Amino acid sequence: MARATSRHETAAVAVDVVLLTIEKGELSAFLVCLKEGPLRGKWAFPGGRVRLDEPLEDAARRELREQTGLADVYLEQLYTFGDPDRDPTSRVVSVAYFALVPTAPALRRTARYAAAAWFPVRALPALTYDHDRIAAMALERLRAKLSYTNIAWSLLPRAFTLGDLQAVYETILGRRLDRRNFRRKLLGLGLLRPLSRERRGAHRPATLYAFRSRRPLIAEVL
Amino acid sequence: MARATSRHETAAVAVDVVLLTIEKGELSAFLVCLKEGPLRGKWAFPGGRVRLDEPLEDAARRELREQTGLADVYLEQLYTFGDPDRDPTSRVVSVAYFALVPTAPALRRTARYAAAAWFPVRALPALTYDHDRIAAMALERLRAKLSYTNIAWSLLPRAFTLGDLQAVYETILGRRLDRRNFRRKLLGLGLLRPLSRERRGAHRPATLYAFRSRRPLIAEVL
DNA sequence: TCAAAAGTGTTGGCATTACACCCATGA
DNA sequence: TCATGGGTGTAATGCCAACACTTTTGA
Repeated sequence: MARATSRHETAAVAVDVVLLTIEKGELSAFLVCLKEGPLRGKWAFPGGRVRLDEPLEDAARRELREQTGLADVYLEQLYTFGDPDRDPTSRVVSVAYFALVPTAPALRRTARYAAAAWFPVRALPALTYDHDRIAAMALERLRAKLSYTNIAWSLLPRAFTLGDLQAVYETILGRRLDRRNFRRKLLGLGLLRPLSRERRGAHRPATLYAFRSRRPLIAEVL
Repeated sequence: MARATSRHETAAVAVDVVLLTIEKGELSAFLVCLKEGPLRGKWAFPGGRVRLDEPLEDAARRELREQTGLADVYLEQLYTFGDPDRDPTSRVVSVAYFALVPTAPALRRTARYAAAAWFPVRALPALTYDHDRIAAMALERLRAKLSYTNIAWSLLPRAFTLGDLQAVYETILGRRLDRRNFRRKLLGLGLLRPLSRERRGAHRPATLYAFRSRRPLIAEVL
């Protein structure tokens, strides 16, 4: 707080964003390759300074928009990292956010970074700063929330099959689930609404579902 | 991160600490009364600027030590609040921590604040800044963690009875628990070690227990 | 006709809940 | 002796995990 009236020099404030999606059956993270400074060429999560009049979450959304073009994402604050030596350049306190989208947006070239790419979280490159810790915490948070909230909704399009939903759970938790139990449980929660359409494809058609609500909810899912 | 090479002006960084304990059967919070500035006379959680070379958690511990003398507390990061107008004086991003102690330390007079006091959380005075939100989040976190971690340990002395432990749960959750079920569950977890001593008092003596480990653990308690 | 995903019920075990009585003590 | 908290067991219920076969489709 600003109760200390004298003007202390304090740390700078930044945000970093862990953007995750499921791509080709793999949970994947969006990384950027630094372009300048002593860490040039290293991979990290995108992030940057918070502007003086900007709320923290706005800063995170702005970073996402600038690097990926995404505007409508699930976003929540993850943790704040502030070790004095986490950034070799200067003291930066970083508020980490974690974001989920149903599909990976196309990569775009931006001025800020040398490159950007999606990596499966099971095979992330070495990360700079303390972004390994951020990555670990994001995964932990996602796995935990998967089982007691409706957060998985953020990883699926508007209409999806129960098979799709189950695949999201299996991918993130890293284990197979029993289809009958899964369907019974999820349908029993009453959070899903069957659509009148079906998905037709290479196999037997599957009924499509949508979420009754896309607001975050607490519900014992598994 | 420090990737933006130009020198942006950014927010200042502070910590605020929600210190909780159970006193006379009431969950209570430690508050200070501001002494200076436009918010003089208002109550808030203690906090202050993070020093330039100081880790965030160290800053929180330092605040606690300065205001209460406490050195050995349970402390965890709660959330980071950074709305541009949360502090009318200047832009301050505050990393909120939440702390638990078994007993309320005696109040001491410090230079920083006009007063300090313990308030039952059911009857907090009006809080300044966005500290109402911080208070709400601290309570939510405590209630949630109570049921899936061993965090209650931090609110009890080294030796305690099962009745004491149950009282902690009942106080924080705000509902009565069945004694037989509670004892069966807790003893079944194997986290407690019966001591050879008993507590003698006004009634039938109760066996004292201690925690096998005082490290944080995840365990489905209730 | 084959491969692959969709869809469907039952059972056993385990955990949780609800519930009532006696005990040991200090006042 | 009384008030107060300590200590104990059982029965009913609900939840979760395990499990196999049939259906529908496009290729």
